[in-house]
Amino acid sequence: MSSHTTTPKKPRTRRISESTIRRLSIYYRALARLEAEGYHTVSSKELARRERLTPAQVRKDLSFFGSFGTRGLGYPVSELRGKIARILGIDRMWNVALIGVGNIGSALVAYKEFQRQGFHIRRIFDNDQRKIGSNHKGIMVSDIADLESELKASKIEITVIAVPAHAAQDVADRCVRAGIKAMLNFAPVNLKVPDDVCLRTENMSMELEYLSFSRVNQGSVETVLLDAEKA
Amino acid sequence: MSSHTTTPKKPRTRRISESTIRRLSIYYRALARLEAEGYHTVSSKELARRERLTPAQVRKDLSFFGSFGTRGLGYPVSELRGKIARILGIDRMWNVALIGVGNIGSALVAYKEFQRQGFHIRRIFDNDQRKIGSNHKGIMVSDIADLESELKASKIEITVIAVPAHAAQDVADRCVRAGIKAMLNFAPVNLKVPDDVCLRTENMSMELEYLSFSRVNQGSVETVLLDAEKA
DNA sequence: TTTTTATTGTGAATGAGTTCACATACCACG
DNA sequence: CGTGGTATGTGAACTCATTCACAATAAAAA
Ligand SMILES: NC(=O)c1ccc[n+]([C@@H]2O[C@H](COP(=O)([O-])OP(=O)(O)OC[C@H]3O[C@@H](n4cnc5c(N)ncnc54)[C@H](O)[C@@H]3O)[C@@H](O)[C@H]2O)c1
Ligand SMILES: NC(=O)c1ccc[n+]([C@@H]2O[C@H](COP(=O)([O-])OP(=O)(O)OC[C@H]3O[C@@H](n4cnc5c(N)ncnc54)[C@H](O)[C@@H]3O)[C@@H](O)[C@H]2O)c1
Repeated sequence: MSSHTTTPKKPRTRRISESTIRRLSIYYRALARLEAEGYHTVSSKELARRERLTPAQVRKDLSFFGSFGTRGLGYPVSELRGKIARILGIDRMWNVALIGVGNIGSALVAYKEFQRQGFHIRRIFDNDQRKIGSNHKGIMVSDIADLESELKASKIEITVIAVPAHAAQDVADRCVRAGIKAMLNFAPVNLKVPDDVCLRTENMSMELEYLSFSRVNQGSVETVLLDAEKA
Repeated sequence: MSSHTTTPKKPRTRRISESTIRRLSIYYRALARLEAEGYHTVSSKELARRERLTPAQVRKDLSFFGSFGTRGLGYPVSELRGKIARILGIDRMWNVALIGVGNIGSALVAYKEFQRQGFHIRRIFDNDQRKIGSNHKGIMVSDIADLESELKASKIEITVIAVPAHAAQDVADRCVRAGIKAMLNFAPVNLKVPDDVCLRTENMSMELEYLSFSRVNQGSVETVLLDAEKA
C-alpha cells in the first residue's frame, strides 16, 4: 500500500459495530451496579473482569466516543455512566407504541422496567373489538384502523410489534408509512423495511434453536458432519 | 500463560460461528415457506434475495456441514430443510422447564409455537405459594424448592429463566448443579455459568437501547463525538 | 520536585467472518 | 451423446473486529 492512500476526507463518520453498541449497554448496567456498590472509579481491567470481556475491548469501545478515563486511575463510574446514557440516547424519554396486546404484549405493558429506562408506552393498538377501548395499565387500547393517524398525533418514535406473524409485515409497512424509524419486532419473521428504518427482531425460537444446536454438537461439529453426510 | 491449553491438533473440529448458526435458523424458516409455496428446488441466489443475504454467504454456511445442492440446479427445498433441522437438533423433542411464571412466563406457556417446534414445556416452577399447585395449560406449577430433584427426575434438558433479575443467578446456579447444560434467560443480567453450559440471554432493554442509539445517531456518529466531548 | 506506579488511549498485529471468483459438475435439450 | 446454460462448493482475497503492546500521562509516594 502506498504511504498516502486516496483518503478523500477525514474518516469522521466512523462505523460503530453492532457489538460495540451492545457492549455499551452492558457497561451501562455494570456501571449502575458499581455505583450502587459505592465505587467512584473503575479500571477497564475490573470492568472487563466483571462482564467477562477483555480490558482492551472495554478501552477500545469507549475510545470510539471520546476519552473518558484518567491514566493511572481509571474511569469515573457515575460520570461515565451518564456519558454512555447520552451516547445510547437513553438520557431522555421515548414515546413507544405497542401493537398487539395478546400474551406477549400484555407482559410488556405490565413491565415497569422499560418505563423506568425512559421507554414509555403511550399507545396500545389491537384489532380485536373486545380489546379495543379496554384499559391496560391506564392506557386505552386503540383501534388498529387509526394506527397511522394516532402514531403521528401522539409523536410515537418507536413501535413494538407483538401481533401474529402473518400480520406483522402489514403492521410494519403501516408504521413505516406513518414515519416510524425504529421498531422492535416479536413476530418470528424477517420483516422488510427501508434502509433508514432501524428494526430489531427478538426471535425466541432462534435462541432455542441455538441452544439445541449447541447441545447436539457438544463443542465440536464433527458429529454434525458425519450425520449430515450419512443422512 | 497457558496453564494446560491443549493445542488444537486436527482441524476436524471446525469452529462454526454464532452468525452461521443464526442464519441456519433463518434458512430453515425460509425453506418452510418455500415448501408451502410449492417449490421443489431453490438456488442460493433466490434464498439470499428473500432473506436479504448474499448467495455466497448461503453457500458457505451450508458448505460447513456438507454438500446439499446440485450444481446447475440448486438445493432441494424439502430435503435441505430436513438436513438443517437435523443440524440444529430440532428434528427431535426437547424437554423444557420454565422457571418463574409471571408476566413473561405465562406468555411463554401460552405460546403453542414452541411446542410445535419440538420444545415441550414439561415443568413449571415458582416460589409463590399462590401459584404452586395451580394449573397452567395443563401443567401443575411445582415448588421451586424441588427444582433440582424434579429437573433430574423429568429429564429436563433446557430451562427458561423468567424470574426477577435478583433471583436469576441463584436459579441459574441451581440449574447448573442439577446438570442442565442449556438455558434461555429473560432476566436483564449477565449470568455467570461454567464454560460447558450454553446460555442465551434475551435482553429486551438492550434491543430498545440499540434502537435508541440508532435514532440518536442517524447513520453517523459525529454527533455523539461532539456531544461526548462537550458533555 | 522527582520518582514510582498504575492505567489509559491507540496504532499495529492478529484473527474471524464475509465476499469474490472460478473450476467443477449437473441438467436439459437437441 | 455432446453441448450450452446454470449454480454449486471452495480456496483466496478482503474487510471488519479484537487483541496486543507500548508510549503517554496522571496520581501517589518519596
Ligand atoms: N407468547 C409468546 O411467548 C411468544 C414468544 C415468541 C414470539 N411470539 C410472537 O409474538 C407475537 C404475539 O404473540 P402472542 O402470543 O402475544 O399472540 P396473541 O395471539 O396472544 O396476541 C396477538 C394480539 O395481536 C392482535 N392482533 C392480531 N392481528 C392484529 C392486527 N392485524 N392488528 C393489530 N392487532 C392484531 C390480537 O387481537 C392479539 O391481541 C406473535 O407473532 C408470536 O409469534 C410470542
Ligand atoms: N414482563 C416483561 O415484559 C419483561 C420484559 C423483559 C424482561 N423481563 C424480565 O423477565 C423476568 C420476569 O419478568 P416478569 O414481568 O414476568 O416478572 P413477574 O414478577 O411477573 O414474574 C416473576 C415470577 O417469578 C416468580 N419468582 C420470583 N422469585 C422466584 C424464585 N426465587 N424462584 C422461582 N420463582 C420466583 C414470581 O413468583 C413470579 O411468578 C424479570 O427478570 C424481568 O426483568 C420481563
